[in-house]
Amino acid sequence: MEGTVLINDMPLTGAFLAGRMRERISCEALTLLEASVGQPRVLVDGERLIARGERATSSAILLEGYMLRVIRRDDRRFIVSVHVPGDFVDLHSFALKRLDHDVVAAGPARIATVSHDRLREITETDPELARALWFATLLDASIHRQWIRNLEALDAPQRIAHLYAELHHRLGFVGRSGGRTLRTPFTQTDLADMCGVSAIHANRAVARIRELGLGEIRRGDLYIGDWAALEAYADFDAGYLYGEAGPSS
Amino acid sequence: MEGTVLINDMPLTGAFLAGRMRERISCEALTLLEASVGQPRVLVDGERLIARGERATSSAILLEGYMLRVIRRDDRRFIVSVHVPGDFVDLHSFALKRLDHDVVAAGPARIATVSHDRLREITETDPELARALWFATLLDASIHRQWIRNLEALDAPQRIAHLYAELHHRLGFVGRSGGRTLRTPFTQTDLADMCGVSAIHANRAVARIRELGLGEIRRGDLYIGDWAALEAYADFDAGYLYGEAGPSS
DNA sequence: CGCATCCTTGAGGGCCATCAAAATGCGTGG
DNA sequence: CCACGCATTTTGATGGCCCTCAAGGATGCG
Repeated sequence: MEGTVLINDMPLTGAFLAGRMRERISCEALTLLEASVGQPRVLVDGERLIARGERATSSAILLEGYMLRVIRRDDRRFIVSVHVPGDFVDLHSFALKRLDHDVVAAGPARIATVSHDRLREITETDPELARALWFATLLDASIHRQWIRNLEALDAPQRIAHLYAELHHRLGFVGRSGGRTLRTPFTQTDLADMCGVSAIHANRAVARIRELGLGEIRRGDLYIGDWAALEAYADFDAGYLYGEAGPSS
Repeated sequence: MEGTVLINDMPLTGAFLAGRMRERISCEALTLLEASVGQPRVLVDGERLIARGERATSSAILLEGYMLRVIRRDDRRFIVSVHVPGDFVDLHSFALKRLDHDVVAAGPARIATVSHDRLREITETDPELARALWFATLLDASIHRQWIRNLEALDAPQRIAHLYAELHHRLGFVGRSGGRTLRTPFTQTDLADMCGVSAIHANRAVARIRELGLGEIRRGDLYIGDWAALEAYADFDAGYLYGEAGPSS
């Protein structure tokens, strides 16, 4: 897989847009980006990278683990987006300056940051890289649109199935799709807040997926035999992820 | 209102980001953008500006009317986004090249287009304008996130109330909020497809808003006395629209 | 081994889907 | 001005998904 080679070459940004438009970005641009990223650091489970309304001065790329975009309101939590390694988790804050939501780690997460000053330089000197960064944020928007559709069209078990199908593809892009097991640190409460249902109902939804023989979700980890069956059940269509190849498994 | 002056100066792009970050964009950049836009043209109700998967070569700014982003699947229609005058309706297609959804007119709409070649020139020569265009697409993403939250947190009448509250603010940014009446060409079926409910239930939701004395929706037009009451009912908080001032009324 | 967190199960009720059908505009043409 | 056709809006009835309240079981950690 070509993505893997690039990942080995560039330990920090090697997964950025892998499997998507990365292959069309020049080597110079990619090298420039890699050189712009600071030392990695680790966030613990639940640690907040940036809070709603806070003025951001740097953006982070996720190297390892999962991160969530969270809207809080009246003690309720709405998870509007999930991020996997290779994602520029808060690149939105570069153009927006302040965010409308929090960004937090789900499980331990390793990140590396780029200052906004540096990003400004990059985008002004390298239009190709600027468009790639823009593209990355629009991928997030496309995923948001799909979630809107999912909430309108799917019931709870289908939403959870769709979530895992999507993660499988996105992890596949960056060479991390693990065959018959998809490991996540998500509790059923996390799944509930992603899918817009109660934790109790998320539990029943997980049970339903098991009953249907589509897979087994235990402590966030999905054990599955037939990805195609899960995707069909979830009415999943990978087009909105803008990948150039299918998932690796 | 300062936006109005700029709108008079620039008939095509004068409303672009008005009330948001427009005031921080240099006059040169705004003039460049205005000069880059082609002749306006009118779309009829339901006319499709760009189809899912189609390779786009230009992007359009909405001058008059409403446009929708639509995901189609199995004869069902999901409206994932609504656009008002001043919005760059398919700027996403510049960075994405092909879109994951359709963009269609709701009622008659007047638009003006910019070729992607021209946009490429602009973004490469004017980093300030490039960031403004990027910002505009991230506003769409922020609105998507709010819709996700709305679908998860609000019932049908609240979703409809939230939709109109949002439109009121967004129209206010561009100097088009009309006081006690908000005119739209939306049928109850349109409202249903925006809110993820059946047309029948959208009808009952509209009736509920009337019963509660919050407003009267007739043929898409909202007649209202107390915007604050409607916003409170819809749990509306304008922060996600990134405005610099409140709505005009 | 005690405690906290997470997962599981049951019962009653509300929001919303679907099927079916009627009433209300609204533009067109007689 | 009226008749007609059509889209849109309205209303009723039945059922399913998911909510909340309540309580019991499993799992992991110090």
